[in-house]
Amino acid sequence: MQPAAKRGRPQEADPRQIARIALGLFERHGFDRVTMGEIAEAASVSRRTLFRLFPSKSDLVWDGLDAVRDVVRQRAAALAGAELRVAGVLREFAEPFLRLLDAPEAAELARKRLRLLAAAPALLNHPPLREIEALIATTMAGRTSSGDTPPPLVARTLVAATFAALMWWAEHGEGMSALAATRAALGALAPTDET
Amino acid sequence: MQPAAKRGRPQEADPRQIARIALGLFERHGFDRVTMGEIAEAASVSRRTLFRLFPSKSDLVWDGLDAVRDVVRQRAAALAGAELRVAGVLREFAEPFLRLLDAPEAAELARKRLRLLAAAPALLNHPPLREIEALIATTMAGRTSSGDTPPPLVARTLVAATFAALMWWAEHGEGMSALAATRAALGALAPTDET
DNA sequence: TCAATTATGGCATCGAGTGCCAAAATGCAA
DNA sequence: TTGCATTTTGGCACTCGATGCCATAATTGA
Repeated sequence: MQPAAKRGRPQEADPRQIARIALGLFERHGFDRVTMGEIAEAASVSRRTLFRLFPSKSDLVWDGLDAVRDVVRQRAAALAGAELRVAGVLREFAEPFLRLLDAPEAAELARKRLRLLAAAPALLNHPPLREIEALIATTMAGRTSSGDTPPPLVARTLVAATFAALMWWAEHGEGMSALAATRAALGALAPTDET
Repeated sequence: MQPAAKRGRPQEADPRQIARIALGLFERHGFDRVTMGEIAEAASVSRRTLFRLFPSKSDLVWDGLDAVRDVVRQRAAALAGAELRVAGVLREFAEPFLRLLDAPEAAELARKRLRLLAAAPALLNHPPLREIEALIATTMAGRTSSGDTPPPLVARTLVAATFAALMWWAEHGEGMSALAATRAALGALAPTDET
């Protein structure tokens, strides 16, 4: 497959570069105190182009999540017929992602992003994140192995709890791994029946 | 204690009334499609006054959460010396609140609000909610009964998971009670150790 | 050279949220 | 009654995120 000679005007702006610049500014001055205009200027693009590449300020932080979502899509397709309990879903979806976070090269960048999330929780309102939820729910929907608890309910709660744990980890979990923090937090939630 | 003859100009605007009107508009047309200007006009106050009474659009939905926060404060103070596990925290804080939701009179209003939350997740970025988290964390902080899992981590995850479950319940949990949905969801999360 | 295509940037506009300030409506003191 | 302090109200202007429209630039293909 050749480079496939694109038709119109070639793209001059580099989205990854822009996102890196923005993340740097966010870290230095705080998410709220950096305006889209400043980012545009720092990245040498027009404000309008910046908004075309990143439809919302949040997208600058979530850059790369689309790739994660695609991995989740593939996994969901591959697991279409498998027998899974909730623990299995966590293992199949979340844990590989978490292990990725714990990789030495990626950990620092992940921490940066998650710290930003913790500081500006509005960032959680993000469509791709919702799609990941939906994919997990769909994967669980076929089977009743999780008892009579509706799979979409579990999926939604699972994603929310996982991200909450991750955000805490990014801010305060210096000593532990992302995976350990998440497992510990989820494990502690179960309401042992003492009425 | 007499009505205590207030000093300045008496307040003309009725916050509760305004919140009711706003909630009605949100339900009919959707949270995003109702502007603060429209709410102000419908409630016969100026836009500026509306923003003074409800500093953000979200506050119109969360109206009344301050009361819940105060109850949580009292409970936290009362439990200052008690021995509690996570299950106990859920019981002491969340369940009374959930039972309140399941009361026939309140259930419909609660559903309305939670449905709005689900439709506009940005609403979760709300300081009183964060304070409730902090109170639960503080209450748990003194004791090591929850193992070596840091209490703030559990508190944060617990609140996030509870609200996620509640929002699902508001949208799709027609048949069940809020309490049952939350208990089921949290119970399903525990990663049973099969690596 | 000309048309189709795609990226860019400028401009206007909307809506949330904030700061500033003048006017209105009260209680209280002189 | 007059004047003062106090509190609410509302108008105005402004910032910032986000969107729509349109002209222009840069490329490929005919």
